[in-house]
Amino acid sequence: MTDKPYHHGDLRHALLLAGEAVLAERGVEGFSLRQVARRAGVSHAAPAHHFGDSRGLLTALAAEGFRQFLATQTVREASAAPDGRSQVLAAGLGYIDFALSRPALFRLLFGSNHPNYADPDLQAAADAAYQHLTEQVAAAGGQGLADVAALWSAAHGLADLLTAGRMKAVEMLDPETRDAMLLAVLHRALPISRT
Amino acid sequence: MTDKPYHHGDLRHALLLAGEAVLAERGVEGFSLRQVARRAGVSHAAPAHHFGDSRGLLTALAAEGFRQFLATQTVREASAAPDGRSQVLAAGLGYIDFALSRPALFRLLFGSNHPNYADPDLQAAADAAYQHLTEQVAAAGGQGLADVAALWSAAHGLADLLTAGRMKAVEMLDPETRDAMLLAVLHRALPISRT
DNA sequence: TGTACATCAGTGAACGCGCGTTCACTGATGTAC
DNA sequence: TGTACATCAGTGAACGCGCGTTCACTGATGTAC
Repeated sequence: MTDKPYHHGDLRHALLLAGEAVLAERGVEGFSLRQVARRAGVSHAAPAHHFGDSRGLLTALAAEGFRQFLATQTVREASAAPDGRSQVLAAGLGYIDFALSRPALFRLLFGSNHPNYADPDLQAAADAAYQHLTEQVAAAGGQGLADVAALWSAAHGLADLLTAGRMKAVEMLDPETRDAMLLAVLHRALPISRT
Repeated sequence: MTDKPYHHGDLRHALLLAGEAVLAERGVEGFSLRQVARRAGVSHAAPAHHFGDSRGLLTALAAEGFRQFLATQTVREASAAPDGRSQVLAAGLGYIDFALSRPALFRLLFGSNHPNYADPDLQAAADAAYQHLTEQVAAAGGQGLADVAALWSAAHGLADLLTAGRMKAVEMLDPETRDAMLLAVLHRALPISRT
């Protein structure tokens, strides 16, 4: 409690945290720089020094978001069997984990055009996530676009419907049953016919 | 060209049309009653007589949207073979047709909490759409929640990723190849193992 | 070690804008008799 | 058939609000010598 020094020290980082909190509370729709500044305890003109405008902040949030999205998948993969099919299923569950634990960020990544996708950092982060997906599908025996699209849309469809609260019947299951259900759905989207 | 009578005649309907246009142009995020009124050529306070506030208008738009969503599916079904599996695949393609032809409305239906889902009319329209899906899956041999979830998330995942511009590789295909690709993905989500 | 100066990070007042909401109003339509 | 009146649909001015943006400023930090 050092009684507010004039310089914040790590305002950039603090603004990213505040930004995600505002995103979670008000959605992309209600997102404003002034809100973020207020939450970070800083004057409303301060963020401009770090991000320019609100698009700049959302772009940085999205880049960071894609990295964490990928990280969530690799966490799941680490505790799964090492064969390709188990790994890609784990990635799919990680995809859904991320969406459920940070729905607002998930929607920013996949449902918003506000971030500037011409930004190299964001582009790199997004590309890394997409590439991971295709590699995992290939490692599980996938051959072409259809195999990638099948796995991706299954995971994404579940993630989006669940975070939007549209799939009540699945949401209401107890955790284990629900995970089994998600796995069953992802399983059908695997490249090779199920055993 | 009757030189603007004082009373509009069918302002309610005109506002719904203007509302969807504004939705398409600015998204749910930039949606405002004043914009809609302007586009309908009417004073900004006029919509209140018909819809109360912007939530009311979005609710009416969503209800109408769900009915048209269902209609788009039945159109596809009408020109498909009558067996259950062909029918449910057609419904899936119709699901995607709707999303691609009216992306803003699609996002309002499945990605927004702005409409008031306690509204009986909206609730009925949404329920009808959900029920149609489950019936079609059952008619194709589906047995439980997993079969519904599989088909639904495949169709929804494709629709959402395509309208968000995230699945460039599929978007760039020529129409026939693309439709074949979509069918191949939906096919895996069918209840009974593929032939 | 000290001093001068440039640069950087954050402040706070001011501006113009579009928004939702309210309100007294007016023009048009329908109904009672 | 005509008249009076209630009701309805739409107008336009006014308000307060939060927003993004600009700008002169101030406090802190780093660097040259």
